[in-house]
Amino acid sequence: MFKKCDNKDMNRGRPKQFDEQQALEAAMQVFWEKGCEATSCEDLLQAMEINAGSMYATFGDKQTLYERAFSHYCSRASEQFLEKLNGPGTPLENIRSFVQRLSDIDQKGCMIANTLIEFGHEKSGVGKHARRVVGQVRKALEEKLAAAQAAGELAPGTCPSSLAAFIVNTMQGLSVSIRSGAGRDTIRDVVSTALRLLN
Amino acid sequence: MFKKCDNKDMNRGRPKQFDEQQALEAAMQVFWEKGCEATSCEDLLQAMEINAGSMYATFGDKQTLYERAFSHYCSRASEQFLEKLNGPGTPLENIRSFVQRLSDIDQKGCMIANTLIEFGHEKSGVGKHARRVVGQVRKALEEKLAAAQAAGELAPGTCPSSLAAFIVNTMQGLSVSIRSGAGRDTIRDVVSTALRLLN
DNA sequence: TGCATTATTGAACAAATGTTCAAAAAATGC
DNA sequence: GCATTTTTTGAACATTTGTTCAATAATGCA
Repeated sequence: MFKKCDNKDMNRGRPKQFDEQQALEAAMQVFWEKGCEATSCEDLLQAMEINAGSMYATFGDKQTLYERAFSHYCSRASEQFLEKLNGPGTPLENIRSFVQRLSDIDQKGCMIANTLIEFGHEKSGVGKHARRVVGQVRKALEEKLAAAQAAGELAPGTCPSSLAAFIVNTMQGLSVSIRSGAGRDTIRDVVSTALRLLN
Repeated sequence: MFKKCDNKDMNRGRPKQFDEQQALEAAMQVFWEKGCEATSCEDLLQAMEINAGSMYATFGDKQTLYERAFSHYCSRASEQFLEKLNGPGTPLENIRSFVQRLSDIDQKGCMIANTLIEFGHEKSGVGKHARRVVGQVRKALEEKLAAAQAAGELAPGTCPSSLAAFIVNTMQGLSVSIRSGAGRDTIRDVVSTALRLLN
């Protein structure tokens, strides 16, 4: 039940010669860019600048490392999502701000969408994790949309749940579009068209 | 310059013991379901019910077979796209009918979107092919939208090009959504929300 | 009936890929 | 300085996967 750091022998043995967080970040970038399957262990080791043994000892196998890299991405992305969504403005302003920011999507797409594409069909593991995260985003959007509606910012006829699903769908579409070479102007066109539903 | 069928020896040699089109269709189904990389040759051979030699002799290597399967899919999909888009109704009715039909998307998603996801970044080959097809769909939509606008069915302020890009983006998003377990009701919600932009 | 041609079969091959492991190295505590 | 612990290193291993090939089978033609 004691962690290494609680033990007086915490500093015994040869110390790690690389920064774990830095290595994880490097792995995440490669996975984000190429997906899990298409990334070879050689790719990873090169990016992380460590050897196979160190990687396996620290992160477990490739799949486990992908999951850690994905979690790493999610915690950062979730922060940014919620930051926009719970901003200082009115509910509708926040949602518009959230959607507007979708045009800043990275060239590599959204790693959550990428993970959904690769593992979304899997019953458990990282696929399930990705579905849960997307569900959380959808729910947060839905609640904010309901709040906007209650505040009279959104037409009473519109359905918050459908609109939330729609926005999530647009995010996923953008991930495919940008990765398949759509220009920034096209991305902006898509986003501004979607924004027209938020009046 | 002579094809086999032009030669009087067209029937020489042992005849093929399988139907080429049928085998191609089977390969397409597997590729559509699992993507190119994730489909092993063993998967293909089992689905096509032939042996490695026959496959290589008839279709070339795996990548070439994928391209043929993709073309096979495209020619069928294009037909259906254009059929809806050039239907008997007014321009806007046709576009709405087109978008409405997106909710009938297969559980495996749209193979064009799937191909974009896997190969969209590639400079040539099947990735380029997929981008071209998507570009054609986008263009056809744009033209029809412009026609609808000219006919006074669409508000003069809306931009056909942006709206076309938006619809394509929605298609791609749906392919991700359905493949990652979204229910039919969610799909319909997304489509009906998108349809609200077509008034 | 033989000959030429094409298709089938399944074993074999080569390369890539994920993973493990034994030996060496670097630190600490006694 | 020695024992202990942990990390590093890179070669080795096992498996999978895409592909080829030589032997065999089936057809048409002379």
